[in-house]
Amino acid sequence: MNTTDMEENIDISKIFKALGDRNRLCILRLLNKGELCGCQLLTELDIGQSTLSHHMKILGEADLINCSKVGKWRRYSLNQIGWERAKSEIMKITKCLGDE
Amino acid sequence: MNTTDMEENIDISKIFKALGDRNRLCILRLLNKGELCGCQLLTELDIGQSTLSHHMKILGEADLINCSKVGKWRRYSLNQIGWERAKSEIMKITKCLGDE
DNA sequence: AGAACATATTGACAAATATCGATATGTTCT
DNA sequence: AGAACATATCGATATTTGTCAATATGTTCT
Repeated sequence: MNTTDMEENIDISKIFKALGDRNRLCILRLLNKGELCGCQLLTELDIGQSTLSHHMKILGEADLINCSKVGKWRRYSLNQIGWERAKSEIMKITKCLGDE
Repeated sequence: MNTTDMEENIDISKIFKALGDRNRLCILRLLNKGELCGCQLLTELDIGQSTLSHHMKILGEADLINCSKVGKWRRYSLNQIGWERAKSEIMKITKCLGDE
């Protein structure tokens, strides 16, 4: 099983779990405006550096963010994969609701 | 502040938290096919009755399901409100992603 | 090499969560 | 009234989660 297949298998509940935290939602809203590194995110949030790192790991494992190394920084950005899966799951479950 | 206003104020992370559990997602998928009462849900899930009741409470507080009393049963169904809020939040955050 | 900075990891801890069994509440039927 | 059933609540418990401080790793600059 290759990496792509593994990513497909991430449990959908893991994605929603990642979305179910105020600070992480805040991080995602900030990243929506553009790429940011951890130290920039830290100035906007009221959490410690190790806590931020922990949240970024959870968001990354849910495929909600990308991370690229640039010098001593890590640049974080939104990653479409997790969002598409979250959206499609919501659409699937609510398909009947919208049909009235 | 009236009941409707209160419902508006439910934190969005509460909705995603409610979605972030395998059993609850399973319940929601079952309800997608149509209204069901607790005892019917119980036959499809591998959890006890009190646990189910707990999950239904969480889903209800997130406005993801409706509940109507019919005799000794409670009929559960999907409720559009929470889903719309979840969808719109996801859309908001991913708006830039889809623009390429 | 060493200072300064960005980020990750570790260990600890309190709070939240999922679960269960037992019990309570409420409904229907006899 | 009492039996049978559906659901909710309570109390206990194990697991997960969010957070921090301390430390480790890795990068850049002097």
